[in-house]
Amino acid sequence: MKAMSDLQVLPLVTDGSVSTRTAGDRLELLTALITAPNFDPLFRTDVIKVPRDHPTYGWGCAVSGCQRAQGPARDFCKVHELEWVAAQKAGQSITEFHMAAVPLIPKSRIDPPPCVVCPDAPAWDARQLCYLHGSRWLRHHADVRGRKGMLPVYEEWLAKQVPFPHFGQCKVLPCPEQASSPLGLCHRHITHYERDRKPGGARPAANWARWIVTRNKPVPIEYADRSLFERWCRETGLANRANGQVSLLGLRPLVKAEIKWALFQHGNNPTEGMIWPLVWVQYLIDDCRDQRVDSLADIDQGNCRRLSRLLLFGMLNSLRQVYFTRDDTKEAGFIETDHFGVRFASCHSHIDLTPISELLQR
DNA sequence: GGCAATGTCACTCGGTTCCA
DNA sequence: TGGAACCGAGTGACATTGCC
Repeated sequence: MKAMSDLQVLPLVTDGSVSTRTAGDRLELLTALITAPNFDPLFRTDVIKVPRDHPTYGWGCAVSGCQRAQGPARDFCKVHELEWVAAQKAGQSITEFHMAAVPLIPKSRIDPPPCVVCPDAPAWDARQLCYLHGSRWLRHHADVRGRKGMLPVYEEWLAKQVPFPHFGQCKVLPCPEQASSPLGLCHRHITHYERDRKPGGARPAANWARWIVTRNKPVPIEYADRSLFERWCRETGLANRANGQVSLLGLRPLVKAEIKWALFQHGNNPTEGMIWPLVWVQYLIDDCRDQRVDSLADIDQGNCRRLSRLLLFGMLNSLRQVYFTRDDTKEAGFIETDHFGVRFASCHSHIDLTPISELLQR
């Protein structure tokens, strides 16, 4: 039996000798299916937020009460995964392991509450402060300790703080997070921007925090090369993926609809013997965005991650059932058993007939 | 000059990615 | 799926800058 990655992916686009639904038709068709009442609204939005205990796409650690995310295609978070491996070697059963495992709190916030000072900004640290107020507190703490040799009182400091204005959505194309600074980047992308040595040299005006408080004006941003900064925002990927969130932002309409449909189909009928971890789904989306494809059928598989190719195979299968009518499949030389309401055990829904001679097919 | 805020670097450990 | 390497979040420290 061939490995999944070696399987020939049947084409969605034929050589033109067989009539199939055109690209325009395909978008109309998928849009109609996605807006239909029986389509799960969870998959309609461009930023899909999956509950951690979703039956197909669940992403929470299997240890009861553990708030961390499971590793892709794993049952547990990294810490519990290592503990389970050790427990297995020690001869422990899975039930004993579950009883003994201590639930953990994630180090990075998965679904942060609002900052206690800024109602529009997500909290960033354990004190429930946004990125800017969290940084301010840490520096204030260090300053007071360094100068006076004593620890500052948090409540006194908090009482003096004023909320910062809303900075809008992060400017990085696929990022759905709220911006954490006047630069227009979320705190993770601020770190990425600094790591990439600040392409375009974008920086808020000096002492911008005072500028906001005292002059109540928008903060001017200075650029060494604005177009370079904007290009960095377009080409940079997501910063954090294991949070049950899938971002389709920045994709072209047809491929976006195709992925929504495939996710819905797989959620309803997770056959094909495959799991689709959300992290891998996001990889495929990132590859589609990087290659600027109109459709999943246009992807250059040679330039995809291996895990993207695994999912691509499954997604193309579910789309083929929509794109090809019974007559189309006959002409193209394959059968979609789902067209007839039949699924053979341990088989995919398509059966390639091209190796069979024309005489036998008749 | 004192104080508050900013810029940047370093360290630890949990999270992410990829290979076999 | 196991394992390892790498990355990044969170935190702290220190020097510098700017306002009053």
